[in-house]
Amino acid sequence: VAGQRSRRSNGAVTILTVAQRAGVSVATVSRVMNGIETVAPELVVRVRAAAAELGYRPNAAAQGLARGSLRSVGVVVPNLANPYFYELLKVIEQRAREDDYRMLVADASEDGAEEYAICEWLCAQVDAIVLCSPRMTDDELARLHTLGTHLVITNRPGEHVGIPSVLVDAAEAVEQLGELVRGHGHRRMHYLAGPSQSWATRERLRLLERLKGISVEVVPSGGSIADGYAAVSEAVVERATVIVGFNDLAALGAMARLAELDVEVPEGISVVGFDDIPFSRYFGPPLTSIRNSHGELGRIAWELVLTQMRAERVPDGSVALPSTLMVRASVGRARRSIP
Amino acid sequence: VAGQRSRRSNGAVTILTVAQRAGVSVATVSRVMNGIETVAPELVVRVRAAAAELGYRPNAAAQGLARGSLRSVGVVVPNLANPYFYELLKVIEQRAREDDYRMLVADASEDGAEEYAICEWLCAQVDAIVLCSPRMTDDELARLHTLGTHLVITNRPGEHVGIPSVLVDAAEAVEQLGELVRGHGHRRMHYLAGPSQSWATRERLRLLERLKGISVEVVPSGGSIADGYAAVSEAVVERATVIVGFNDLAALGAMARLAELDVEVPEGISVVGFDDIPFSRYFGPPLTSIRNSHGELGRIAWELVLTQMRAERVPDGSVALPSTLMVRASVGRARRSIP
DNA sequence: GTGAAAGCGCTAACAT
DNA sequence: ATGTTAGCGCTTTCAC
Repeated sequence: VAGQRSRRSNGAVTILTVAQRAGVSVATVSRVMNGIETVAPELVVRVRAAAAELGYRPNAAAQGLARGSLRSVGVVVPNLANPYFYELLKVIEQRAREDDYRMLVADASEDGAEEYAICEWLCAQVDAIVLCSPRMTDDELARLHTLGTHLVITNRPGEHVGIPSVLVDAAEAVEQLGELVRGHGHRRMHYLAGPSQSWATRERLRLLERLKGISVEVVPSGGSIADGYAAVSEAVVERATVIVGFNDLAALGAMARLAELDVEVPEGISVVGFDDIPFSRYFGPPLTSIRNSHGELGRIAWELVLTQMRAERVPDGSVALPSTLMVRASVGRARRSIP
Repeated sequence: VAGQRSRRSNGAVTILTVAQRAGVSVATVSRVMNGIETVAPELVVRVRAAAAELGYRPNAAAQGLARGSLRSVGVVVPNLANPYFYELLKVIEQRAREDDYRMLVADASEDGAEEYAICEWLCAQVDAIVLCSPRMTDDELARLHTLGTHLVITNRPGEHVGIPSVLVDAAEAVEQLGELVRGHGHRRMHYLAGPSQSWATRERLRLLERLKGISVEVVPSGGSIADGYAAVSEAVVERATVIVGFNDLAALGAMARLAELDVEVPEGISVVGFDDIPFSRYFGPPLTSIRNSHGELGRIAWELVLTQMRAERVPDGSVALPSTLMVRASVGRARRSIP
């Protein structure tokens, strides 16, 4: 078997090089590299030695083509600059790598249409896509589903479009929050609404509105510190007794703004967030927040990916993770009487 | 040209399917898909139509094998859970995607050896690797370099091992910081040192130690909020007049701890950070910090990657980005006399 | 247990 | 301008 020159062939070490060096066929090298047992121990040793000497690394594209899979997951997030997703990404990457998958990350810039376009681009090159808090429409979600890639959604239900999802059930924690603030004499909440396409912002509002004896006023805001900061207008300061941020970032921004306006928290106004990001407990005052484990979210998302790829079937329904109310100093007794 | 069945062939739409549907050869389809001009306009239309009807998406593995490149960059970070890297990741991903490259992300868990292992694994599947604040040794860096992958380093010099790098030159900003704190009557700094393998932690210490008329005491700490929080012992509170965190996270943690100990900032102790992450200006009090643009870092990193891949040569030396001292309320007059 | 060889889907040289 | 075809490096069937 003579080595053949070709136009593109650079000096790369291929499976053939290894085979020649070890004095075996490429098939044997392939078997050894893939841990197939039916190879004579002596040959295994020879092949391993040859591969090591030559510094052989299998070519991912060639493997991908031959095997029909590049062994990779795409993870699409609305905004990479949002700390919200870090733990999720971290866990998915770790788990994926343990299973010998690579993680491709893409940032959709909070834009549903771009998000869809990215997924369409991605789905030909990965085995599955994890859609984190997708902003695209249900229609687009469904359309994506027909493209055939394995899909998993986080932070948004997907049953109705046939996509497995993992999300957080904040119902109980919100109930507790209701009791807490009611007990402190609050009768009204100001909710800093997040990105409009976000399912979580609507879901959280829905839960808050279910609270007996408490009315909710919606203040358009967003999911960043700057958004929370900007949302706290004088009108809000005038009327609010509790401000509930769409997420911790918004709540923290609101607190920063309140400090600037010399409104004390919680003496003047109480503040609450969602997510309980690590920052929140270090703030002054520490933020009361509804915690949910993004690590757990990531773990389950990867499991759903695996199940789907292995079983060739879609795991049913959505997984709901519990959340807990973390009570901290940012909530206190209502200062004013109810108008 | 009859479609041929094979063992693995699933119902996938390949370039051949498109060619048959459009009544042309695969070469023509390939030309159209790759935007090669020498195709008759009419055929272009037919091919595009056929591809659209069939929902054809080129197979990334096959393209990668045929072209000799999967068009992807690996980005390796010490810890994905650290907000520090997100703007960097965001920019690299955006730029890379514009140039039709995918971004693979891997997390080295602050472990130099694992970092090296990841890079070795990665380098067979990507065109280049961006090493963010690498923790591995210079030896490992050099060894990696011999593996032949294109490499770019951020936040650590690489000239001496032949790897282009982009880093932040904080010298001037630190000088300004020296003047600022000296002007406030401080004569000593407590430096919360970051991860020991981090180049930045040593570099920042070096710059601080050059300051005339100011002595530096090193307090082992780390790069997270919790690290900064934990580093502020009673002994530190006793002696310190200014605390300089390795980064903003550590500084913020220190401030949180000080608040808990009823030490006012800056009246009791002044606090300074590095990086100026978005959070810092919203803290109470807003943190004085040395800003450097991670977006810019990412932009240059990607440029270095491109230069290297296009020119088949290593761009020379390291690029140093300027940084600015952002003076905020966390720094004030020294409370105590100098012992 | 081992090897020869047929693809995997695409690109690009070469021929027309 | 378009088609034919030889690879790219690997996996896997099939025959020995």
